[in-house]
Amino acid sequence: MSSGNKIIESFRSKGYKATPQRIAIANTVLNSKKHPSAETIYEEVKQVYPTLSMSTVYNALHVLRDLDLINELAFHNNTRYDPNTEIHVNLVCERCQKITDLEDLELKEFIKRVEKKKGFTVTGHRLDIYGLCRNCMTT
Amino acid sequence: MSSGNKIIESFRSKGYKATPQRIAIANTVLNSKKHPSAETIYEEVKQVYPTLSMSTVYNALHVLRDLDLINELAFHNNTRYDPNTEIHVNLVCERCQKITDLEDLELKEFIKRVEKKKGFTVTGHRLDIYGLCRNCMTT
DNA sequence: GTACATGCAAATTGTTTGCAAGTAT
DNA sequence: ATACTTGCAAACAATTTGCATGTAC
Repeated sequence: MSSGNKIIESFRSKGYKATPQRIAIANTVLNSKKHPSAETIYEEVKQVYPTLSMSTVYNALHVLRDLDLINELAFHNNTRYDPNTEIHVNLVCERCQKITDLEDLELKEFIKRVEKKKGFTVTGHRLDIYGLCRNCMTT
Repeated sequence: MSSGNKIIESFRSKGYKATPQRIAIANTVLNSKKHPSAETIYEEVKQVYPTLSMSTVYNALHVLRDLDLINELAFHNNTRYDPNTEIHVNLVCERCQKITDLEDLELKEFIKRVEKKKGFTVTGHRLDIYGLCRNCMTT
């Protein structure tokens, strides 16, 4: 699988070893649209590697963050991991907990303008809007 | 002091008692531009009320959040409290840890547009841009 | 062969909880 | 008078760390 090879190369590019657990964790989080928590990733990958431990999950997630392949979204009770590192907004539904990505060209220009005007060198972002999604609002 | 009375009234409006500790904590966080942590608030208010405990600080902060007077910004190792509940961006310097608020009319319109277009009912927000502030970049 | 990763258990830390004594209204 | 708050200590939960064993390269 070519996407698998890409991940392996990413790991090696910074001297990280491409272990089976790490690859599985990477595939799980990078292919997920659900912004999973460490616990969720652990439960999923544990089905393939039953001896998997949380420290391995956290280790892998830190590696992926170092490779700029994911963003960490700290909430009050846990952290969720977002494989979309492009500038975008997270629409966070406070009822169903679903997080929907929203990319927007205007927003990217806004951030570029801030960078210029404020002399602020941007290295990352976290743009959350909290509320109720359409589905939760009407049901 | 009239601002003190406003806070007292806010507390009472929802049935919370206006205790001296609570008022001091409220004044500290609401007048701060530094987006302080619970620890920082504790250290400051402890100078006036030496028996102050962290649980009282957290209790007061939760009350202020319930009154919509502050926003909680969860980071990986602690939470910082923002007395600016208007729509704005936090410019977070990863070197000096300073957080600067940035209000912008265009941004408010952007969020209104999202609300309409996505059918998403907005109740809160958290807009962080991470990087290096001008001062840290040049020194 | 060697440096790095895994997985277990123990430690850490920010935050929350339980409760007896104190206080605001 | 009474319901709420304080402050202490204990509990909690997400994450991190230490270390012996195992594995990628």
